[in-house]
Amino acid sequence: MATAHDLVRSAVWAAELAEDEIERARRGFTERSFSKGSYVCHRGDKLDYWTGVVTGLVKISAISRSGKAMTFAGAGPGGWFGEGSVLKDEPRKYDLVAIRDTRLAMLNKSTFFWLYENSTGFNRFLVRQLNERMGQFIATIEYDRILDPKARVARNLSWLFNPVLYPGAGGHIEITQEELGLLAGVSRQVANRSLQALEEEGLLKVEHERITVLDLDRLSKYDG
DNA sequence: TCATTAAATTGTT
DNA sequence: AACAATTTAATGA
Repeated sequence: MATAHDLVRSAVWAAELAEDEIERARRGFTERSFSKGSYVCHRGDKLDYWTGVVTGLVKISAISRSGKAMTFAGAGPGGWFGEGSVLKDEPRKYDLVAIRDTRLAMLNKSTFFWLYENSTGFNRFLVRQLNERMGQFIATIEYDRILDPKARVARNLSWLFNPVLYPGAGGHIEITQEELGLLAGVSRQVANRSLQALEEEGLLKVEHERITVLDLDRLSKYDG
């Protein structure tokens, strides 16, 4: 079974770190499990950990001013998040929900800051990650106005294939239509229909418990 | 290796 | 939400 220990070795950000830095990071981790449907953290909570997904799937969402729930990102195995809240020492601005049974590797604040102060490799990773998130956030601004459920499903899917934020995925991802529905904020039925329509348009291929993306570029820009 | 069964996922109404 | 069909995983011959 995969552990936080394994995760650190294979983590993208560890590739540029020196051995002693990796060892230091490893000691700063604790591992926690969350069952399907449970909250990792509510909006407004103080959570002083930088977090990586060992196994499972996490939804990162917030409630817009109009009261609509909207998802900013999904994180699967190999995905990392929370650097913003730890760096700025503020409460979380988003809800974190485990969409399936999930195990998380959580790095304590002091170790995170030690890496931040001492490791250029870690900083290179942070810059890349923040930059990538910025790009996704820009795309999300208009997302609030998009009502077409097909487009919501398409964009949420494309996020999961972001090679920087979600390095675990190659050309395909293991996700059920129910889970994708939870991510996109649509019912399972609608997720099902949307996927079939998107398959018709040649953007992806639907298989059992798995989705293969054929045209990530068009998927990420999909607007109906 | 193959058949049977239970559980999960998907397709449809 | 309910139901049928399909796929997977587990079990044992």
